[in-house]
Amino acid sequence: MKKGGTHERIYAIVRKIPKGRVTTYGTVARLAGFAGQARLVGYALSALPTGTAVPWHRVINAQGKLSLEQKGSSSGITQRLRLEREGVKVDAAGRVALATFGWRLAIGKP
DNA sequence: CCACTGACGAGTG
DNA sequence: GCACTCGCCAGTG
Repeated sequence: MKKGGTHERIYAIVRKIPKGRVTTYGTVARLAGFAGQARLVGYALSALPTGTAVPWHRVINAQGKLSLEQKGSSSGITQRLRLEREGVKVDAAGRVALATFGWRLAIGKP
């Protein structure tokens, strides 16, 4: 046990995100011990290989939008699909209501 | 070693 | 709401 994998630390937090909920890069960074380094989370997820057991699709930006979709990445479609499949409603502009689905930010109120 | 790029966030105008 | 700037870390050539 050693290995101070910056990325591994982030993956550990992302894996804790419950299904049907989303969180922001900044929150993940904070919980991982990298407060203020939201970018690291993005970089770590970008290095994530395909077929990983990490629910990266549950991580969005502080604006409540899907960064991938905003960028126009083809992977953005996958993220949106997976979220909606878990019960997360995604706006036409690729925006999610953090007030409802935000993990650790607000208790979902159906 | 230097320069550039990249899944962000907060502040400013 | 949008455009621009700065800070921070990792990978590549």
